[in-house]
Amino acid sequence: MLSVEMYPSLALGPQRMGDCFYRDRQASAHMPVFPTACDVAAKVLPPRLLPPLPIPNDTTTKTPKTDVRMELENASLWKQFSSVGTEMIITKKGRRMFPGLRLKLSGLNPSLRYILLLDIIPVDNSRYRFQGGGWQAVGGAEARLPDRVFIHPDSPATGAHWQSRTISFHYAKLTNNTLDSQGHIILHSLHRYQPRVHVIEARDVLRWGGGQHTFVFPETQFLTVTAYQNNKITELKINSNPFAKGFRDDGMNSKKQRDARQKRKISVSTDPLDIVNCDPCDSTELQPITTGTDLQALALASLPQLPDPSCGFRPEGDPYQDTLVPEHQLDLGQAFMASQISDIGISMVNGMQDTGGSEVENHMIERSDTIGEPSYTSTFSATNSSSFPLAPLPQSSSSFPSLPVPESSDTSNPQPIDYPSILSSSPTLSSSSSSTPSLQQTSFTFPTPPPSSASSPQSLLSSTPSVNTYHTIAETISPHTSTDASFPAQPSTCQSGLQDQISVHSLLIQPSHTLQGEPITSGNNSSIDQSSAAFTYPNIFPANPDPAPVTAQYFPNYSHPQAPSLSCSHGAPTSFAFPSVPPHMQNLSFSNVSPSSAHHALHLPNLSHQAQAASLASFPPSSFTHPSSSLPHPHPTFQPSSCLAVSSSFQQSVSSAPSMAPTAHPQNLRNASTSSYPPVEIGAIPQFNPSAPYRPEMVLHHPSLLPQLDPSIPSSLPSSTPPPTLYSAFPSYPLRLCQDPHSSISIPFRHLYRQPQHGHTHPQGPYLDMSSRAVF
DNA sequence: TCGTCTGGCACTTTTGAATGGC
DNA sequence: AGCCATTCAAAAGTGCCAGACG
Repeated sequence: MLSVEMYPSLALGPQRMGDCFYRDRQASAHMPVFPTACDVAAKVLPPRLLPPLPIPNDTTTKTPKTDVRMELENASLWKQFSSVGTEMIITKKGRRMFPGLRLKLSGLNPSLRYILLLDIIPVDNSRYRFQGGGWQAVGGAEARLPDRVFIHPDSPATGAHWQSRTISFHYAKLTNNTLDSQGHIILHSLHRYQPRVHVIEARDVLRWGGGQHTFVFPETQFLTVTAYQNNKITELKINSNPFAKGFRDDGMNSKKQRDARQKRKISVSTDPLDIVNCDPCDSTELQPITTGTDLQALALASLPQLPDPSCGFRPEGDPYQDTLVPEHQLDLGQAFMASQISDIGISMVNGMQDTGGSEVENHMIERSDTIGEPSYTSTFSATNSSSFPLAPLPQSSSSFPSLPVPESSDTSNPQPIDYPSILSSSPTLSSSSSSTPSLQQTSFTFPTPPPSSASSPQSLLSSTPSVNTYHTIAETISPHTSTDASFPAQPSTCQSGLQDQISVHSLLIQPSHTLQGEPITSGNNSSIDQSSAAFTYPNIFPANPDPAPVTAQYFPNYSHPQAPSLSCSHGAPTSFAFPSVPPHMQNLSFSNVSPSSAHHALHLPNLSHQAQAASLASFPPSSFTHPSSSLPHPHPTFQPSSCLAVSSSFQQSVSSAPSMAPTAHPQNLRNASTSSYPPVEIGAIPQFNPSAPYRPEMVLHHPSLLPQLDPSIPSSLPSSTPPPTLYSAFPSYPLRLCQDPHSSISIPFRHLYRQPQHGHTHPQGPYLDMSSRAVF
């Protein structure tokens, strides 16, 4: 239904420029190329697209009222892994994530269409090594890899569609192949990453506008590995992932069986004709026999399996003898299978019409998936469960903002968990969005959560340490973010994640839902603690001319030194420099901007960084040894289960900024008004020196640069609310889209993303250049 | 020598085509 | 002819492991 032809007038947004830019940068690894061909091409854009950006003079401009909330359904499973130190295998061909991101969305306009994106960004600029039973940062991170974004196959779909079912990104694959052409997310091994989920209001895939929300779940941070380092993680994976069922204790590929086979193998090598000791389950063991005579091999191959106590094979181990097969294992598998059955193939057309008619059915399936309960009890303690060591603060070589994103629900914990919400600095993001556990249950039954008004929000700040809280950062960031050309090579004193100001507008508490494919204890109350709201990143820069830097709200128990909550002073309304964007874009900045101020512009609130910092702050304290922290002040540990929520509207944050400290610090992520942490001057921290050549990727969101939305279609944004003038792109982590190979989207839609179909081959994957006219 | 990565292996699950019954 | 359920095989997803690589 959707086709390129439908959008002949598509205008290339500024964000895409940045995306295009990355290719060139990637080619040079550490040496960012600037300006890039894309930038040059941007210069030739029709002048009509680049009218002077009006200076926002309305300091009271409100960001779109949005209470979009996202819950991580399988949060409990994620927490189990994170408590140990989540490791994700990456392979050349691509490896799925496990646990996967299973999300529930609410607060969307049912009639509007949205695009859901998943990207994974580095948490820090460190490389890790598993030593002494823990992960330790052992050096600097490698050059940043191509930024790729995984588009949910249902995208675009109506808000009703997204809210009517569990959203899963299990099709997304991770790879360490820098030349991957399959569109997988490229990551470095032995690095720490944080997934993010973006919800973008879009008229269609080529018309993005309105609000954007980015959600980060700190517990979904993970370390990439090519082989599991921590045996506990392996054990968790085997017991949680149905595909690894064979490696369970009762599986045919279990350690015992393998050891027995290995033992027999040795025995066979000694006596190749020892047929008695041959494990009938291991065809490889026939190999030595085949060396004897072909007749022997054929005869053996046709023989029925024989129990052989000496080789570990047991008749009871025969899967066909169901009476001896443990049932709990089956539960897990069934649960996962059910989850896999979940709706994936929603066509765009259906998405338009989908009103969630099958909500009940979907939830039934979802719940069925969660029947299987992992034998592991979540150890994700609220106070000190983080298994990831804190990376040393970025020194100078590179700045990687850290942002977390996870999903999972845990029913293992029968105790109801409150989901306090961070007090929103923005009036539009009041704490009312939080919901009580009872509401969570209700939302579980009905995919579309009831109005949040019924919920009883709990202040995150006031929450007790034991309370699992997730902060939601509402965000209107434009998906078309510019890339940071200088990112890999530029030493940055203003770390992307650290320097950016973070404004936590609200902590949205969401009821948890049972997860698909995730082990869940059961029941209604299980859902309570399973879901978690995500951090949302405000992408709108305040129209408020107040030059005072916005202070990021404190995140409780934030303990990550590198989690840069340092806010760079941003004269949001006044002037911004965009080194990474084409010159004309840079000129779009506002009055009062001087060449010298460009640097400060670089330190303008980087929402992505903010979110990253927030996510880090909320990540459970590391139980692993970690290099000395460079933070000048020790920080109380952040509640492991809590999730930071950052208002999507930067303007909102700005409006509330007056109450905030003038400078931002990782500690300042929490609401300054309630925070017990004194604001820290950025300048006091050498690593966060604003003078660093960090180049922001903030993207101007000028109306002329954005496709016009059909006014006839209701928007989630208040009609009276002017569109955000600025989108705080993810400075160092621009969105880069790639199509899910299993996408259910119609061919024309896929055509927009899949490079093979598009005819543009590129070693870096399915990126569309400007000539493709694709916004992504 | 050590740490890391790769490809193949065995096992399991998922997926879709083929088949048959109503 | 259309729909549904079942069966089956191929594809894909797992962790493990030996060997290769730097």
